[in-house]
Amino acid sequence: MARVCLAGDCDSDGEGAADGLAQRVIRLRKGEPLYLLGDPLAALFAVRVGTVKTHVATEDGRTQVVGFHFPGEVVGLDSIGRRQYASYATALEDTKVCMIPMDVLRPLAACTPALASRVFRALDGYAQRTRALQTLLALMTAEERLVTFLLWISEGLAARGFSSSEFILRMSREEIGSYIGLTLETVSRQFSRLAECGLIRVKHRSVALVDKAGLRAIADRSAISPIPPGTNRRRGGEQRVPAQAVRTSAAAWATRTQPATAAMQADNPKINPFAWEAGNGQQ
Amino acid sequence: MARVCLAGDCDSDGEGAADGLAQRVIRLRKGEPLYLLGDPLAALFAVRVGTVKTHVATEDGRTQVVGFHFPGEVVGLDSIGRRQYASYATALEDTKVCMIPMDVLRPLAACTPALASRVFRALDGYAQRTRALQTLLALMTAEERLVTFLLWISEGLAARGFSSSEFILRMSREEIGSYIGLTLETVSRQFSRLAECGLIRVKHRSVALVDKAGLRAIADRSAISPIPPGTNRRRGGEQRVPAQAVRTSAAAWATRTQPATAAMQADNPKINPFAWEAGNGQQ
DNA sequence: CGCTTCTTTGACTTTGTTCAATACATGTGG
DNA sequence: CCACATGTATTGAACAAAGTCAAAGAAGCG
Repeated sequence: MARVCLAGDCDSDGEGAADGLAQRVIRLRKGEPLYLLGDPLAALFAVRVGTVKTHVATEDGRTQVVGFHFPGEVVGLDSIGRRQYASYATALEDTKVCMIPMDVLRPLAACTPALASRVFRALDGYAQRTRALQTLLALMTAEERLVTFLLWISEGLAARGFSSSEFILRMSREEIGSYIGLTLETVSRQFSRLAECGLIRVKHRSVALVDKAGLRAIADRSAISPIPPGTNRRRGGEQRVPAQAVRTSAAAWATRTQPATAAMQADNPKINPFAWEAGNGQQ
Repeated sequence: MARVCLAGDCDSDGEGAADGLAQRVIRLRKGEPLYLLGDPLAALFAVRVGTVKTHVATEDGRTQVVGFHFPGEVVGLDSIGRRQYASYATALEDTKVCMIPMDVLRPLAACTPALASRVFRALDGYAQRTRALQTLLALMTAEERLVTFLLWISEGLAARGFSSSEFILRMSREEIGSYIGLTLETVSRQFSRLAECGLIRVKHRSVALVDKAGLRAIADRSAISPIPPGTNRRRGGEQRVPAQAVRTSAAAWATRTQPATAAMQADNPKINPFAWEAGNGQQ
């Protein structure tokens, strides 16, 4: 909560300039746009309080929420490297964001390695989150999608120090559905169904996760697993002999200069779209 | 095709060191893994010839292709910023890649701004592609997905100087389906259906795009459009008054230091997962 | 040349969508 | 402060789209 505005702990390089990043605080009321798709990319925005959604629309009027952004997170990363915003950003409730002008960020990042790496990690985090969504959308059932979504929200809240088992959703059923690739009716039905099973309690937008273990069991069915070798069970799939050699040689590069580093590697951490930037970034 | 191995046109900084990035060429036969999920992140790989898929698997055995990688593209970007590979990488056909060891890339990028920015753009490109997939998976029908996929392939080939209207797919129906969130049967049926309509010709893995305009019309239905203000048609949705002020002030930042730049902005380019890195990156 | 894998196609089932009606909150104005 | 209006949520029934199961035909590979 304190680590807001990208420059939060940038004092490591004692610049002071980095703190100047947050040029200005902007207040948005519920439903107000922060920027529109196609607007010149003038700034990134760090959410201070409130919630922002980023979204796009298709030619024929379908709509797609591409991201929800909670306090501590940066809005606009999906447009970095472009000249114009690639999505709309709209406040879901009364919200305060601080503006990080690109004209300040760019030159400053160019001469401040710590800041550059911070931006880099933020972008990497964005990519990770989007990929988690990719798998959610490609191979989860409606139930798994909603459960996974709820757990993401829950973990995001926990990372920010709030109750992770009882919370109020800031977005409508339609927005949830749009985000996880379902219709609002299906979302609503899944909510009811989970409540029937005693896994959660729902009353409109307030949700209580009653049986977290049960929920996690559902989500874990579709969780990415490091165990099986992958798709190809073809006969040729076992031609791993030379591959072994390749991997060994690749690994050799890692070991050559920093053998200790290789040893103290942790497990693959789970990706959570809503807990990424709030925590100190698990890398 | 010539611009391979990340350092392709890095001679701008005359380092020479950048060209040393491609430490080693690795040959893979069809079906061979390049790396496994969980392996220590030792290197990125640039595809020289052939095709690589990156993929993951869930606890209960479902499989998901998260990316196809063609000549000129980098494999492993989804794992940058982590200590271990976040997916499997497997050759779809006999393939040559060159290895870019992280131990070389990291320090070199740290002191070579041109290279750092190159890596940054590659990561940005990866994020863009993943987001294009996100919308594909969330709101396209089976037909739109396959058509969009085919057009991506086609444009990717065109960007690399090959025929964009006739080509041979390197991946199976199952792999296509896994990538675009469908079963292999549905993919096959959609192929047949498109052929029936005279939009394409298919014979197993060789595809000819007969009526590109027709195909594009299908894909455009679900193409992202900058026109409508977005989701919220709520009464409060028109509270754009202060937002206008916000946007104006945000835009002012852009104009302040580089007014000319703002003026020569191009349209939002289309995102194409398979033409991104081959072309010189549309930004 | 024979085996395996991949692709196509058919019949049927499941899942989620669509259309529609009702109920629930919230916030606004009388 | 209450009543009404509006957007939001729930639920039902019919429908459509894609998934599953199954079998047969075509390519590729050893």
